[in-house]
Amino acid sequence: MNIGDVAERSGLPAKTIRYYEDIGLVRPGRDTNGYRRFCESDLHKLAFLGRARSLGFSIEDCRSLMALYEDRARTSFEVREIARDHLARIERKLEELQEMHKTLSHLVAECAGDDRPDCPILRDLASHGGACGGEP
Amino acid sequence: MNIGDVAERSGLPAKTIRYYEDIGLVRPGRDTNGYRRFCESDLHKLAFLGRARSLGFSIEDCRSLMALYEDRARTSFEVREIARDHLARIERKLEELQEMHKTLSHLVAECAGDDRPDCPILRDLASHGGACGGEP
DNA sequence: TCTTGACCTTCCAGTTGATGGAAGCCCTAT
DNA sequence: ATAGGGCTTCCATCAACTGGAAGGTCAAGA
Repeated sequence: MNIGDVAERSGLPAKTIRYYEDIGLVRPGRDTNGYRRFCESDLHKLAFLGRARSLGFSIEDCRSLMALYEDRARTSFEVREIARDHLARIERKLEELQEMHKTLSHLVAECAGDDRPDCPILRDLASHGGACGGEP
Repeated sequence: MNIGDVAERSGLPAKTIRYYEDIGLVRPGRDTNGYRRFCESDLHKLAFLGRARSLGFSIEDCRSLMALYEDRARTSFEVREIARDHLARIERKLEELQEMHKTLSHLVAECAGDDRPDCPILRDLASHGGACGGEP
């Protein structure tokens, strides 16, 4: 398979696949003309990577997960630790976004959104942390 | 005020303040020795930026919001549109993260996390044909 | 006066995970 | 022979900083 076929079958853009080779996540062979030649197991690896990335795992996590996947002596403990850490990061991010959402949705709801200059959103931005009250 | 004072009073790292000057968000004066000299209104701007960034607005949004803040002829409509767009982005991101969280927390719960190699997490990663997150 | 140490300056590089584009081979079909 | 795709490499760019090196400035203390 050439890179175009693998791109289509894995759902990853060719650019991304080249990048993954660059950083050592896959090692396709080469044809005499210099083209990358992928085998089924490369395709499988790329699908694995795509799935892991779609779950938000970092590239470094993906590297570790692939290594564990290919290591028959792995323990499910090791895998779960990576997933747990990632889950914790997701939870922190969720809380952060939920907090932003709460504040912003209140502000948007309070704002008239008309042709007048008065705006609770700008008031909020201007009033946090320090010097208030000059211009507009 | 020197940059250290402004950093302390605005809560932004000095590095970040220099960066904001670099990209034209603030324009502090200079002392004869080359040091940046900040006035109260610079500090106020930086606090505004810090607050906007903490609500997740992009730098370009911040630039627009600052411009509106300083424009007496602005309309609250313009401000609200920026905030609404940002809110929509936050909502999309939240949904995405919630989906990841759901999948991952199931997988983590199913995984024994012991010294055996069998692992539902790796099975999931390996079993999805395409790259994009979808159904099991 | 000299020195120490904190503070300031600029510039360069790296982070994450790709993505866009240019210049130029390779292959097949007409 | 030429046109068109597809493939190659390399370089630049995105966000929003952050770290560090090399060096100038300033106030205080011995």
